[in-house]
Amino acid sequence: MFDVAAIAGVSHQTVSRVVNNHSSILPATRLRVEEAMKSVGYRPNLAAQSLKTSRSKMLGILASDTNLNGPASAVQNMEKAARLAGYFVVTCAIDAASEADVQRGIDHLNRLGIEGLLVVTPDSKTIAQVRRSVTRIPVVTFDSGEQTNPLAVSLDNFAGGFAATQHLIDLGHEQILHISGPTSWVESSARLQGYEAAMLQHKLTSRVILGDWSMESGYEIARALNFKADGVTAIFAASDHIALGVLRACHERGLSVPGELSIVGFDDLPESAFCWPPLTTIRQDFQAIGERAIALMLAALGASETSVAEKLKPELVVRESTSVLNKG
Amino acid sequence: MFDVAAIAGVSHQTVSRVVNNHSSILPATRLRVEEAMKSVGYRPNLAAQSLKTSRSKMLGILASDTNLNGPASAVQNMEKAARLAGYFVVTCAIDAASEADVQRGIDHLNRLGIEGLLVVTPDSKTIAQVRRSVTRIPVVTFDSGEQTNPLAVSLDNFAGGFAATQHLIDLGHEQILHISGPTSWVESSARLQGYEAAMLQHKLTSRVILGDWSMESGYEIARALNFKADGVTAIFAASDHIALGVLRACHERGLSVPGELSIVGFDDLPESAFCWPPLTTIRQDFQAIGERAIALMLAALGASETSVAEKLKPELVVRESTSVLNKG
DNA sequence: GGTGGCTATGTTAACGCTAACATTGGCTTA
DNA sequence: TAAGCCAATGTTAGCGTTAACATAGCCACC
Repeated sequence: MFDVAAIAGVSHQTVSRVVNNHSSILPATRLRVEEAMKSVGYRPNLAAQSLKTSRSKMLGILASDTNLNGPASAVQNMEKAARLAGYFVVTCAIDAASEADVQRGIDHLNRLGIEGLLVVTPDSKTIAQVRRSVTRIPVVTFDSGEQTNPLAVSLDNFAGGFAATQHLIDLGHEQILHISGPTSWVESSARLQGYEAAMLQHKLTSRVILGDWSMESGYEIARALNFKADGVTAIFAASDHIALGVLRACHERGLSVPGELSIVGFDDLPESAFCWPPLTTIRQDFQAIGERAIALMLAALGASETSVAEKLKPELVVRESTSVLNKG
Repeated sequence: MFDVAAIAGVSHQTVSRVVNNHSSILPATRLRVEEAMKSVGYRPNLAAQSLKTSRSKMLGILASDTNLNGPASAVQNMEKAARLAGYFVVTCAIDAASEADVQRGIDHLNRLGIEGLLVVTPDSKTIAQVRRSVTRIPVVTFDSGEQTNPLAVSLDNFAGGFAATQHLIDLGHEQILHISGPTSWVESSARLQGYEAAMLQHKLTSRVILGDWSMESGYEIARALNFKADGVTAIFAASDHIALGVLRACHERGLSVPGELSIVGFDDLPESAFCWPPLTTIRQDFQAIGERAIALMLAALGASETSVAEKLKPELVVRESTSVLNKG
């Protein structure tokens, strides 16, 4: 920095002002300094800036299941949005099931001096734990239920569950089974509530089996079921993975989809469009989710306007795994 | 830090020594300082440490396609391994197809003062570009071809391609088509070479169609093909995604898999075990890959022993999409 | 034409930490 | 017992930056 100052014939402080876009710099001076910076390849030292300003320009992301498409896309889009705003993103993968692991993750990110924390996990217990133990800095989470915290990106999983169920009802189905995710996940209960609301509205009887998001669980549940005896003609699975498991069980048993059983998933995995038959599902816009999360964070950090926090509505994607009920 | 020193009745430098595990500290003193640290919740300031030592304890990851399972798993495992070694990881998603975007990513990470860079992309052009423009710090990449750089995690995609093809040959197939990935990807050409070597060894004629990794490309290619007229009885697809696309086309056309066509993929996506029929494929160990990458990096940073760099061998997973050739 | 106020820049001191050197005191050794 | 040494701790300075205050030069206005 002093080198740059010497070359441009100004003081180091003037260089600092140019770097920070101060207003009271003569355009000619600014130009001279910028050229000097270019000529020596000067880069401001972030550590020194952090030390002095005690603002690290870093955001932490505490994320579970980052190998799955949904969280991975959300994280990726967060990183891009954060970078655009001049922030760095440090990701920390956690096992949401382990309280100790979550705490280790928090400690790790705290050491860095992050200015804000984004929690990418749908496990409500983990969210509560993080909110309890991180109070010094803003924490942005995801919320699918009642919006209790202004720093939560609100995903309307209720609407998604409702739309999926409504779609099946519109096709004439009445015996609609829901295979849900684990109860501690907010997503899971919101989707379930959407399903129940739609069923109730049409005076149909809810039927729910508890799954765990995985393909294995969908597969095992579908194998154990006797659709014909039970009269079930359609399934709304809480995730595409569950739906794929169900689909495989149907193939094994020679049950025709959608002829004898209609299936709706949730997530719109890339693979869901290419399985057989292509899966009707509910799509979430992960780019919007990531950007919304960063917008909330920036607002909390005072770096931008507070954005309006409307719930993000997922979208029904109709493919070939659902069809009009075949009476008979 | 001075607070801690005052409480423990020592100088700040002694506190620093305790933090850095210096040898010449009396156990009693160490204990006193540690208690003082705990009592005020002291955390060393990383920015100050970086500034003083000019070592940031940060690693950068430049990654493309982070929403896909493979790269996402690799990145996740790298992060875990790095954390274990006391390093922080800053991820930066890039579009490997855009040279400018890659450069922006490099600049972004450079600003942070990262100590090392990991490049998670299979695009050989991008790898070359990064190696050209980042010389000040160690760069770890992935390499599937001839191992030209000691700082490359060596994945034996050749062996994978060979094993996949050999498996089909063992089942009696002779007309085996390979749908490859884009030519600029190292993975792609290594898998292709493995295929060709296996075919050659059995005096069979290679047949290759160029795909682009995606399900769409697999689908379109399979739709355009007339398997029966061509006599093709088996396909080795360069990725599970391509294989899934092919599978869908087969379903649409009523072509039985594996009865009329055997299919082998590559990657072992979680979904591949649950499509119909479950896909025979080649599995890569992403945890090992991530750990290996960090081990190489630590060695390059002088923080650990240089590890032996044997090629990581992928593994054939036989499922139901392949079967003995049905002569007739 | 001096006082006031502005604009553009310079000077100084810290941010929290660690390397290098300085100090202390107890112990050995001739 | 004095010289020497080592082990344990203290003191000082500076890493690269920015905030706060200081200064210099200019214009306007009564």
